[in-house]
Amino acid sequence: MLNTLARAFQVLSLFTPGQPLWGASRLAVRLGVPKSCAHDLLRSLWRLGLLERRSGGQYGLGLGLFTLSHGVRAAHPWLEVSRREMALLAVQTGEVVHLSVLQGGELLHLEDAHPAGGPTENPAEDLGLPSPGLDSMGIPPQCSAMGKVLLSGLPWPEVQRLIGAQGLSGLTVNSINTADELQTELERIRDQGYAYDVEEAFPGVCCIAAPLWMDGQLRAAISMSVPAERFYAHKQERRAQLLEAVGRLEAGLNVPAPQGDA
Amino acid sequence: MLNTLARAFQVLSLFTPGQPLWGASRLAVRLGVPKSCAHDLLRSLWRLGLLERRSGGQYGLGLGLFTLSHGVRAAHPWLEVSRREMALLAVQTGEVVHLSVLQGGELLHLEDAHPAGGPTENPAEDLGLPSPGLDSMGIPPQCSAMGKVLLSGLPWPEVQRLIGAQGLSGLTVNSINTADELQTELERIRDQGYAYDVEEAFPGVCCIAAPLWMDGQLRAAISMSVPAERFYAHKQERRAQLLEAVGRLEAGLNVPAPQGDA
DNA sequence: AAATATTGTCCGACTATTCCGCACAGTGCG
DNA sequence: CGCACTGTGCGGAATAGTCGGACAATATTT
Repeated sequence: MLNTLARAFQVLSLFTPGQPLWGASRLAVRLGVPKSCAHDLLRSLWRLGLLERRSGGQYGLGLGLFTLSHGVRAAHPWLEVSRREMALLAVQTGEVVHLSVLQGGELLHLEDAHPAGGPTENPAEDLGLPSPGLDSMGIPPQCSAMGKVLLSGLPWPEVQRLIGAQGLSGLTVNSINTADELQTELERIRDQGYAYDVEEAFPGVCCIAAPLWMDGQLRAAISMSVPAERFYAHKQERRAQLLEAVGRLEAGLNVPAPQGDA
Repeated sequence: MLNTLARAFQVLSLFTPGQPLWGASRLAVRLGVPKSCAHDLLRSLWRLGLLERRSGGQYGLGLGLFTLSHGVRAAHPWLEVSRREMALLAVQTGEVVHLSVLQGGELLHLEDAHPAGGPTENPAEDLGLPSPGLDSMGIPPQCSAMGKVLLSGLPWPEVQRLIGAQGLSGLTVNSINTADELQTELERIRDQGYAYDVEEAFPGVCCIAAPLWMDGQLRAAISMSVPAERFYAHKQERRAQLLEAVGRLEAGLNVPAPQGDA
């Protein structure tokens, strides 16, 4: 394992909306390395175009990452298709829609769609979410509808290994706290093809999530975040809308050649 | 300069739409390093989530990059605003719209908007562009309207340094080939606030580009790619539409607080 | 189907790389 | 005006990464 790479990746991950600027000194104490070592990291990332220099020797995220990120989009065309279907669903229902995958036992947030479609107003605040800017990192998979759907695609021993490593630490009183509960829940989700999150991660926030099957594999999940009161009133309707959208999406994705006419 | 980082970045850049899978052997000969060294690189990038393993020990770009790329979007909110204005412009005119910045003397492509809005049909092929997938890397800045606009924001000595390093190698008979020509052209662009590319990069393709000023600095450029015949017929109209859109965009960007009412 | 020529993967020793301590320079603050 | 805090650059020392080889698994050929 290349140590420098891991360090550099960690550095880039530190640039969050809440902490968008980093200098050598702060980075050094955060990483627990000498000041000049942190400086080397920053300087190298800057010369690669991944960071840019702001005034006063502070560094912020640069645009260079987009070169790579465009490559990722090209390698995963289904993301673009999903994004459009998600936008439609968000507008149709007026709810926030997310798409995530499971990576190394962690939820990795990839796309989102907002009903108004504007990042000017912050829809996350309406729901009272704590970290509006970045991904839903840190939320245990078993506490979200999204995570439960994704876990349901894994064999149970694998799930055990994951929760064994991180433990089952519930966020609210509704969270799942025992392995048995989780196993039952995952089986039910596998059978019915969707999952609920009834204020299990955040009070007042409910979610409905459905798996996205591609090439016979559960590779991603799409969820709708619904404020509790609206959830209890329109549960079935929202679920039907979500499942219909995901169905359309899967139909479009698993047909490889849409260009051939009749 | 951290060598490992540069190497890893180079590796990631090799994953293009034309060559989306890499194995240890091919990577080794491409990089000129031993096989096992290339393997280490691939494996480390995989464990970071930046690559994912396909069947047969082949590696492809992974989703992990999106974690970082979302951070970049959050650090540069103007990208999101630009994207929307570009989408409007693309639909209004029926042309392909691009946004780029200059990074280390190279054109760095950031956003694009297509009139139909679909990646299913490939708009680049309609224009006969050679590299449909990725960015416009490799095109010398002085051969594109975009590049000329961005160069016009630099002091002339700086431009000289850049073309001195890379030389003036024209792509078509219309390309600018001498430094004097370029200097005159850049001054004109600076004055009039837009640039044309009359089949200077690719035969049959013309562009109109305008600078995007932020905080008193020329930081990006937006261009419209127009097929030659349509360009010659609707030059002024397209230019006006582009400039109007950019004007709206700048107005929206340089007003920091649009939420305050009267 | 057998054999071959690829490939991906792993291990251990060397050496060049990066890490680290220190000293310098620039800036904001008391 | 001085201080304390930043970012920055240099050289020595040790760790990290490179390198060559051997093994295993797959694909290709005969």
